[in-house]
This record gives sequence, structure tokens and C-alpha cells, in this order.
Amino acid sequence: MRRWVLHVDMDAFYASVEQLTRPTVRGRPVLVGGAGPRGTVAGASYESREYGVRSAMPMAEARRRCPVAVVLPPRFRVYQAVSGRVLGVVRDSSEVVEQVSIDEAFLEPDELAGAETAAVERFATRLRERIRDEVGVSASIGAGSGKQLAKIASGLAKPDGMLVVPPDEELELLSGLPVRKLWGIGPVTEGKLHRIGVHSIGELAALHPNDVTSLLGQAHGTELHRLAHNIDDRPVAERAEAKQVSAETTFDVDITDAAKLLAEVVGVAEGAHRRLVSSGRAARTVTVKVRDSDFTTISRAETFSSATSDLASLTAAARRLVSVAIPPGTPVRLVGVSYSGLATSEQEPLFGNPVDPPRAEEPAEPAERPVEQQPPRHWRAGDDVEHPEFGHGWVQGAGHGRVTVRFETAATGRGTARTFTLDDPLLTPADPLDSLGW
DNA sequence: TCTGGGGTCCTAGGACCC
DNA sequence: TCTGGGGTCCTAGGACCC
Repeated sequence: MRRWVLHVDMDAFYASVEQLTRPTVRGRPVLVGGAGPRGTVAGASYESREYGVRSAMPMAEARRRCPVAVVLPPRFRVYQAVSGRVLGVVRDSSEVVEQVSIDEAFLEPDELAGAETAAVERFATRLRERIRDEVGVSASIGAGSGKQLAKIASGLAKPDGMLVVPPDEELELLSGLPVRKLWGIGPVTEGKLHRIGVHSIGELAALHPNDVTSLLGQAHGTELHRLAHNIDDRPVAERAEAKQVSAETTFDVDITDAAKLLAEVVGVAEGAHRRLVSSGRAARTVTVKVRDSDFTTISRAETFSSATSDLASLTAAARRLVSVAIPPGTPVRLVGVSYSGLATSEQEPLFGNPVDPPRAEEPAEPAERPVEQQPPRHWRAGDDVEHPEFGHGWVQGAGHGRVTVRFETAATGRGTARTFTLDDPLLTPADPLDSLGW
């Protein structure tokens, strides 16, 4: 019986969530990402893509191409919350759902087994409408006989579209596409194929299997050759729990001082530890990653005899590993710490704190401090704020002792902007989730 | 103002055990 | 003294994905 796999892919997800929760920037070019000297674009609205901006591009380059863009720092908790809602709608429509990332999922609904193309189109149309109506963001949907086809179809349908590929058109569609469109072919593999004159998926399919495996390796080559022939029976299945928890930081300026570097390592190790503990896991292996000024990346790992969630043990290992990874004085641009060999945490220390104290996302300001002594805040563009009279808002800009705030949420529609002095005591930090107005 | 941050999987070599 | 193969675990690096 014919199988139908659907791929749901949110359109310009991060930027769309910003446009949802900050109505003023709807219809305008929006760039989400770090504004620092080494920041890159994590999300770009379709309006900004018209200027040639792409995801993963250095932010400086993106701003040059699109000077009118609104640049906002990422708010992952908000994206996570919206993603959760979308997934709820998707799960409501299909028994089996495989979430691929924060903004993508595969589904294989029972009710579509053996269905006609038109029935799949009706299903996808309804699902897209529900996501739009119930969450407020748009998704594109692709459908075909396997994951590969479904994913390619959703890509072709973007933005805000749908493409259901009829069974007898799949191979023709696939053959004409560049090899880079295959899932698993990146810049390196593409380069290898180009060098032997293979540019389209059809040309890849026409190669002898042995030629493909000798060029691309046994496992990878075999898989890609099968995909090029549209042989794709990979099941849609729930993903297992994460196998690794990691954190990394790129410094605005390379660090050469060994003591300063170790202090940063501890901070990164703590950041990863926070998420390790909140996922209720413990780790057996600590891996550090160090990238030096010429972008050479070195990793070093250490494995304990048993898994631990003890912060002191984990950070001590991370410090040791960084120390042996590079000679002191090497200019370092990035450090990362990863915990793997994860086990469910037992949480049964003989003494001491059984559970790490919960950490607030934003530490509360000491309430007792007299108003006159409040230091001026360092508001950054994009910060969520609260005002007793005007409600929830976000910082549009700050400077010259003043801060301009736009008071609006997803629920209010476009709001008005007001300007305050930096030390206005009525303006306080707010939970970004409040911008959803849920 | 070249090149983020969170992941997955694969390969290859060495240690170690049977 | 020479000569094995299989299996597992660990480490380091790399390609790829969003």
C-alpha cells in the first residue's frame, strides 16, 4: 500500500515568532541573531531575504545588505514555547510524529495510508490552516512516499505553501534537482561529486554503486545512491532522548590569557551542567572543544568510571582538558563543553543538597533598594520589559540616557512607542514568554 | 568586523580482552 | 617466537543538519 510521509517546516521560524509577538515588525525585514562582532544570522524574515540575506551569514554582512532590518537577539524560550504548540496541533492530526528540530517534523498519519493525492492535499491544507489559526505562524508542508521526498517537497513549497508529489512524478522531480538537495550532501560531498562531473540527482543515480561507495564511503555512499533512486523506506519514528548536552561560546575577541580562558571554560561547563541537571541526567564523558584564532578546532575527552552530575567534578575535568589541549598563550576564539555517555540521574547523595537549587532565568532585582539609588539599567534592543501603566513591551533602542519601548504583544496588535530615561524605576525586566499574550 | 550554537552519525586507530 | 581474529570501549576528527 502506498505510504504517505508529510514534512512540516515552519517558515522563517525565529523571525516569524518575533513578528508574531512584536506586531510592529510584521511585514518588515527582521534579523535574529547575535549583534556582537562575530554574530551570525540565526533567523531571517522573508522580507530581509529579498536583500540577499541568508541564515548563518555573518550579521555584519547581513546588515550591510539590508541596513533597514530590525536586528533582534534570539529568544529561544519563546521559540520553544511556540514550537510546543505547533507540535501539539501536529500530534493531534497524526499518531506517529518525528520531531526533527525546533521547527520541523515528519508525520505519517494512519488515515492517509493508501490515500489518493487529493486526499493528502486536503489533509495538508487543513493542518496548515490549524497551525495558522491556533498558533499564529505559517508552516509549509511537503508530502511524498518517503522522508526525503517529503522534505524536498516542503522546501519547494516555501514559503507558506504546500506540495504533494504524486507517486508517478517523484522520480522525475528528483532527477532534475542538484545533488546538494539530497539530505546528507553538504559542501564537501557536493564538491567531490562535481569533480567527477555529477551535478544532478539523476546523474548520481546513473553511477555504478561501486563508484559511489569508493568516492563517498561505504555507509554514506550506499545510502545516498539509494536515495538518488528514490529508495527511501526509513520509518517515521519518535526520536530518542538526547545523547549529548553541550554549550559553547565564541568570544568577541580572542583570549590568550590562560587564567581568563579557564574562567570562561568554567562558565561554559556550568551552562551545560544546568541543562544536564534540568533534563535529569548525569554524564560519564566530558569533551572540550577549543577553536584557535586560525579556526583550527581541537577536542579532548575524558571518561569517568561512572556517570555523575556533580558540578565540581565536571568543571574540574573541563579545566584539565582545556589545559592539555593547547599550549598556554594560544589565542582562542571558542570554547565548548559537551557531556555525553548520559544516564538517568539517581539523585541520591548521602549528604548535601539532593537537588541543585533552581535558578531563575533572570535574577530578581533586590526589591528593598530605595528608588533613588537604582543604577541606570543597561537596556539592549529586543529586551522584554514591563511597565505598570503600559503593560508588556520591548526595547526598540537605547542611548543618550534614554530608552524607547514599544508596548505590544501577540495579543494586542501594533502598539505605541514611548521613551523613558534609562533609570526610570517603573520600567522593569519582563518574562519574554509574556510577549505571546497566552 | 569572514565563519554561531545545538545536535547526530560515521570513521579510523589504539588499547584491551578472549 | 610468531601469528591470528573478533569484539568492545575510548578518543579525535569531520561531515552534515537546522
